Amino acid sequence: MATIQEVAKKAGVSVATVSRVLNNSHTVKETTRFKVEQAIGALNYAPSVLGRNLRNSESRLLLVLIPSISNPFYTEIINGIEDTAIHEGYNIMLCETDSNPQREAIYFNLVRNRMADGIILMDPTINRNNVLQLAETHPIVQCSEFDKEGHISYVSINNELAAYQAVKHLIKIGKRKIAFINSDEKFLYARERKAGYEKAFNEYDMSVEAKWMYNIQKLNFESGQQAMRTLLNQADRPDAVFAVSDVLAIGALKEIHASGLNVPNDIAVIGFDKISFSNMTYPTLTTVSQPMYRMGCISATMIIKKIRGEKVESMLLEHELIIREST
Amino acid sequence: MATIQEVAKKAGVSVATVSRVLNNSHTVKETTRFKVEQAIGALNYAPSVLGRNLRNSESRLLLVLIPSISNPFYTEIINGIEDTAIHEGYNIMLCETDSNPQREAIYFNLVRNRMADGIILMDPTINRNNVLQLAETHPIVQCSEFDKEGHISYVSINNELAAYQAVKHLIKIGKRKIAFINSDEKFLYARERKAGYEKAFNEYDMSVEAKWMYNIQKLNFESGQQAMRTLLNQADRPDAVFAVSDVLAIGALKEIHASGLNVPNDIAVIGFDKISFSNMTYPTLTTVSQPMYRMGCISATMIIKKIRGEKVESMLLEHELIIREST
DNA sequence: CTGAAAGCGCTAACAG
DNA sequence: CTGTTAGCGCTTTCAG
Repeated sequence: MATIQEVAKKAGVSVATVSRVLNNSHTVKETTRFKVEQAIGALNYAPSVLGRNLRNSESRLLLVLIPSISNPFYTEIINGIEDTAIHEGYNIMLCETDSNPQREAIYFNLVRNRMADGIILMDPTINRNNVLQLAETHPIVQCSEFDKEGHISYVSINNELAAYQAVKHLIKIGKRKIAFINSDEKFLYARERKAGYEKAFNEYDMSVEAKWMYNIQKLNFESGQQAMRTLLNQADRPDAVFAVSDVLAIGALKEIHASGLNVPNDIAVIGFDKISFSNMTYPTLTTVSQPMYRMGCISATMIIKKIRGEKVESMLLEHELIIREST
Repeated sequence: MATIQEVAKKAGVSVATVSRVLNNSHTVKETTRFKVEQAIGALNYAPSVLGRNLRNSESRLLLVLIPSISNPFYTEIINGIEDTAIHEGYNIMLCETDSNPQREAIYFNLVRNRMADGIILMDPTINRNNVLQLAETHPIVQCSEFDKEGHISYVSINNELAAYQAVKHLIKIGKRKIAFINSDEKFLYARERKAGYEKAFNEYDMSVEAKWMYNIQKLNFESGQQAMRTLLNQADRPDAVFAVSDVLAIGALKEIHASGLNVPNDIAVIGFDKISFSNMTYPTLTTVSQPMYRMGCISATMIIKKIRGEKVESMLLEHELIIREST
């Protein structure tokens, strides 16, 4: 591997000049630039970003922390982040926390160690204090999940309103016994969507029944199936289900089907996220769409601004109820 | 941000000693180590990986190049890569090529620029020559897709055999008019699975018909639907479909359903990959399982060995036919 | 327009 | 067991 020294020697100029060519400074004579470019080509030289990073004390790397890469909800966001990052000359380091505090601690150190210039965080439930403390000294933005009390910038949607509208839709099509498959309520979105669910109930003078609430542990298809199984085994069966994630709703759909009941006549189902699978189920799934890709773009833009020391504003984006066959 | 100098001064030792403590060298007196650790704590010091990287000329970053993050097949592999990488003290930079040569060029430079120590490549179809040339001087391994003629290490499965077994299974349950939804044949797996398909046909003296072959452009649900629509519109309708990806098979399933036909009686469907969603479709999808997670682990181990200068052997792992309701 | 030289933060010989 | 010192490869003043 050639170094800038060798290029300089070969071109018969100083390293400073080579550096200027590399960073296309406009103060280089055309003939000199040409000589340098010849030397670079001849030596097949590529500048070491290691030296540059140390000198500039930056890594041009964005740390993206997600709970799980298997959830299509996040992959769409990542697409947005990556496109924006590349465009701004950054690359992303994608890391899965699995909601594991130890892993998160390792990743947080990456920014303290200057391996990453900033963090886009999608799972701030672990070590709330660590996050707040890190945010004092390092650029962090939150995407989707965020800390309401903290002062860390975020981009998300109005979860309470979205859930309220979803449940209201179920009520309007004549359902009254609406079950709720929720995530662990350590997640903000879980608490907010629950609030939306309750708000709709209150509005129609319906009482929220504990027997129709189910909290899952792990966000995957099997949890949705398991939840639905429990719900179906009750004497007083629900006539609709609102799940906080399409992944759960799809599991529920499968289970209802397996038990010989009809969707939406016996039980209507509504999910959340509008992942691409949700249009491939039988029947197709009614859901709430979030602008995932845009959330990704915006969070990338925000973190880059923060890294540059600019001020940024938190944002709540629009969601949309997508009515399909399951309701 | 404190530097190693400040820690040394505060602890009343030299930077060398601080460095020794940092890298837990055993040649430091206990009392000295204690002093240093006190200073580190007091200054809230975290070593800059920038300086270390330059000094050691390594980045401890693995570049992972995938065609698309939206395909669950890859996300499982990534899980394996990440777990192994972390365990070995590496982090991963995940980048989506979208089979775009320009993007790939950018990413390849990341390793030439020493931003990454090695590459795990899952999409070697673009710029075959560039890949081979880069492999001359930099650590690369191929995962899933690989270049048969090249001499770059890889981990994959026996695609021809797997496809042969899948098609044979369809023949055994009485199907004869077996359609084939394939990817672009620039992909090795597409060519190999086609060979397996043809081999099964030959063995049963069935003739391979052009009208039952369909090549998709983009690997997503819609392509599967589109392919199936075309296949169904023919006078002589197939009685089975083999799709090279679960994503395509699921799209096909949906389309068959929409046209009022029954799976598997009218048309049997078989996919490939055993993504978790394949068990949530109606009916559940027969498929070929690949050890995705293990492929990820192995490719990470391989690339790290290569980075260390050790020799590595290419591997073909076992696959398995998973028979479910769709056949 | 170009060169000399300092220094980013760290590790590892080498000497003591 | 510890300190001194020389760089790793680059960018950026400051002079000229």
